[in-house]
Amino acid sequence: MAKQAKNDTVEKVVSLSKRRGFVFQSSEIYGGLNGCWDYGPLGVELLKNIKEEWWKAMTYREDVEGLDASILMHPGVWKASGHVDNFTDPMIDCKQCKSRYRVDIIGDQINEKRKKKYIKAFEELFAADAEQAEVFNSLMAEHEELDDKFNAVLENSKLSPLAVHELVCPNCGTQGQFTEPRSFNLMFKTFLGPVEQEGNVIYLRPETAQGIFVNFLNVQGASRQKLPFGIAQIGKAFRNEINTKNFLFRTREFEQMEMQFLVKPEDDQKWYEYWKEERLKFYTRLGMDAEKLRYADHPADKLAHYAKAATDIEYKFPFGWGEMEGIHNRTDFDLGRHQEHSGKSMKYFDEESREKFVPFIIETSAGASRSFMAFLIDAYKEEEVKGEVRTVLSFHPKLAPIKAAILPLVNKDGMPEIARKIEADLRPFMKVFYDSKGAVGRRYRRQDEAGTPWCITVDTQTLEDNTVTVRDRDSMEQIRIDSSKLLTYLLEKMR
RNA sequence: GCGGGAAUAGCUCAGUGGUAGAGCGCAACCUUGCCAAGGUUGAUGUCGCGGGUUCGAGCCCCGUUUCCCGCUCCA
Repeated sequence: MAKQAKNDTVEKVVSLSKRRGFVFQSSEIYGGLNGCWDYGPLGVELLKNIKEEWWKAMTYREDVEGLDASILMHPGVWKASGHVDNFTDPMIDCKQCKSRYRVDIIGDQINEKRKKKYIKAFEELFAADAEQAEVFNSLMAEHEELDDKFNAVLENSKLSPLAVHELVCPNCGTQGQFTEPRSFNLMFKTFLGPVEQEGNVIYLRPETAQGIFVNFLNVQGASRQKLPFGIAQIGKAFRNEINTKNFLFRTREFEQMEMQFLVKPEDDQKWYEYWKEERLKFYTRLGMDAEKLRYADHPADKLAHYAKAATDIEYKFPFGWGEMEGIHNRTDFDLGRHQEHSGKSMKYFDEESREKFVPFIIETSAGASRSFMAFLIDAYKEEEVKGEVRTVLSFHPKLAPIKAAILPLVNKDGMPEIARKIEADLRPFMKVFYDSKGAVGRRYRRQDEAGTPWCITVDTQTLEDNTVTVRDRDSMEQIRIDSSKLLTYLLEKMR
């Protein structure tokens, strides 16, 4: 078991992350905090670079504006969005075999014949109590399909606790051993102001999107944008997940990079396709292995209540395919809900058609923390060099935490002074690192592990003709270049 | 949330009830002549945390926290 874990890429990356200062466990000296992580010196640079590239890819366009909304929002926002009522997982556990099911999904695992039996059993069960019988009968009248009838009972808070005791566990076959359904609202709660009472409850946002929706008309008015246009935002979001998992993949605090693109209803499909393609390119353009990327379209019958079409961009993590970004056609659902709940018009006036309507929204919602992990794992390489293992992080130069290391070949003969001068010349333009300790080969390897794309070495020939060598991280090959042309050369390579 | 495993120096790990260890890394100085390989010296430990058993616990027992794996889950 220990050996297996040792060979696991995640394990190695976690270890490297700590050793080199990418990611530390939160509150480590107090024993850590479940699923919370801190970004160290190199990590924060990588994360910042990812966010910066995303920000440029979005807001440098003429049809996308930026926004940074507050994490705390009016509780009405979360009523309108459906998070207060729906952002929960009602679940039941089989006491016998410890299997856990989501109440609204367990139906999928029970066949039709059995469901009919259950409906009959429910009827007898609830007949004993007048109030329950009434609820039950109205649910039966309300729904046509067997599946709907069955699910309606399980999702009804009055009936469900009794009904689950009739169920047989699909895993172990034991009947009546289910716990009562328990709901978990995944939003973190806190209180606004000093008084901790029900009326002062507010939530940490579980997604950044709502900040964009409620500001749609503010942004449109201020920027004088016309449809179609987008609003981009990067920020932290919080979900009180039941369990965290896989390093940075599932955490309770995470960072999103979201862009909501507002379109005319009739153009929705066109823009959905456009952004689907565009967003995948973002990752390959920054060097991510195309073979480890794929779309996972949501089947039509599994779409969330707000979406008309949805796909995930998935990365092949060592533990399997995992979502990095979601692209959704959210229709006019969100703006419509806010219009309804706030009583304020969310309509856009189209000059051409002289019509007022609620725009449709194509959402691109990327996880900054998840992308960070994907870029880190994707860059991680171990190579055999002369019987030894060379560990390299092959980041795209735009993402690399340190762009160049400046190394005097030996720490004497005036080489350090020249190297320091080069360092000072480059520093205003990029993050560089000076190192003169120990053998130069070791210093190269150290930079490989940090993902630094170029090592600039001052050697004997520099003393004569002012040229330096530039070593490429991936090929380990060196070219010689006049030190006065170094800055131009590196800036060109970084574009 | 359930089941399994793990936790000792920055990292990888040894240490089976009696003095806290190794390799690598790190720091300083010396040495250097292009891919982690020289020398000298040095610093770094609440042995995850809390309790218990014991004359004595890193080691045994109970609890707990965190991480990893597998389930489960991811409006």
